[in-house]
Amino acid sequence: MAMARHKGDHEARRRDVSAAVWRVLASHGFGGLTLRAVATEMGATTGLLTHYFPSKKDLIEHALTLLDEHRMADRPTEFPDGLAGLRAMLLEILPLTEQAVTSNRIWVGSWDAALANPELAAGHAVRYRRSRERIRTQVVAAQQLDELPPSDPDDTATALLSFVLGLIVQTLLDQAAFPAGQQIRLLDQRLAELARTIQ
Amino acid sequence: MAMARHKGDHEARRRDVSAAVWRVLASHGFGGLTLRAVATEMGATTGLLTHYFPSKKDLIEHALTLLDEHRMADRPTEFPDGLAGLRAMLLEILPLTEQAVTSNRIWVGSWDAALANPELAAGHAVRYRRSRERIRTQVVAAQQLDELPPSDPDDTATALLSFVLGLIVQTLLDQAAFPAGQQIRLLDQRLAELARTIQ
DNA sequence: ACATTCGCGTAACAGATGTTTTGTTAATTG
DNA sequence: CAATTAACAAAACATCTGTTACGCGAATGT
Repeated sequence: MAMARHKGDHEARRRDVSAAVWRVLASHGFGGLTLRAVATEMGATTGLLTHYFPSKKDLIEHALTLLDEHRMADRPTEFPDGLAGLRAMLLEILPLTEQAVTSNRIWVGSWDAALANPELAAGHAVRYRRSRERIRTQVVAAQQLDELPPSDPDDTATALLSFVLGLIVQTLLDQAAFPAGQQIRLLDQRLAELARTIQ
Repeated sequence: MAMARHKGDHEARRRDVSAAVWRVLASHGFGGLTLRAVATEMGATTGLLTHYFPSKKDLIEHALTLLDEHRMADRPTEFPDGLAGLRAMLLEILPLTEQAVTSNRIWVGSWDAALANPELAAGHAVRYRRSRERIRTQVVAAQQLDELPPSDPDDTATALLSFVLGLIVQTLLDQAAFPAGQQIRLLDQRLAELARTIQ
């Protein structure tokens, strides 16, 4: 059958493939990620995939790298200083939109593979260390503005990331119980509690 | 080669098999769980496995059910009322010991499969709902003892389970950064913050 | 107009995987 | 002590996996 030829540039096509990888990961998890599944997901064959990616590992790596960049690009680089900025930053992480649900579902799913592969685990360790660092910066700023009482910002950042990650997990496993409004309410309560704590 | 026959009862053997499943899950994750891997892990063949379990799904289900029971059996059924009991309950969940690391690693790894299978997800939803309920009971008790200020116990329980789950994830992915002492310190800080919050 | 390269479907391939079948040995039963 | 059955190993099986080889039409350059 004569297929329509996409003269478009190489890189755009690789992005299409990666998008298909995301959709398969989101619906079938890492356990269900096969070349055939990705191919049928985008209405193509494995021949196309191997034309753009030499191996499955390359395919996954590129898709995850792109997902990470995508996520970074979607959210503001700079948040306003202080508590409001901290709140905005944490809201960006939570699965509040369909998009965010999908991307979080992929990251949660990647933990199994990461825990079985030290190399992947190291990558995740770096990633979450960076998250903590970014949260820490906002905590310090809020403290300097007297919006938060003094505390060890490292511990506070770790505690906040823990809270957010745990809420993500509970939400994904029981989305009906944690609609967006509920998640936001819980986060606001958490931040209010932080602000009202006696030192 | 003439193998030693285990005349032992059927159920004990199924427990042996499940234990082998745990070890494979702990070291290779769900992605690396194959009948061959389980068989060699216990020095047997796939023939033994299929003799005790009709299919792989049955094998996994039984192993996870047993792991859940096992975990419940290991920890006290009753915790003392109040803040100390709440603390003890949450400490039981954290990956403080090698055993707890292993079991938590399996649970975190199961999330990928659960998110791809509504049936498994439903099981997890029930499980974590139960966890919240048990935490909630302790929160209420602590409030009645005036060890915690009044608050919506449902929200507080959810927030606490979120915190613990998120801390588990961060710990497993970067165990060097979160030794047992650090986890306990963070939890104690979290509980102290809860106790010191102005209503 | 012709040669070359690109894009991608087709299909073959070897290895792994879950399942089924078969055979063998040790316990159990009558 | 024969007969049956439980407890496995061994191997065959079909299916699925990632990878590779191949072919063909369309675009592109000359």
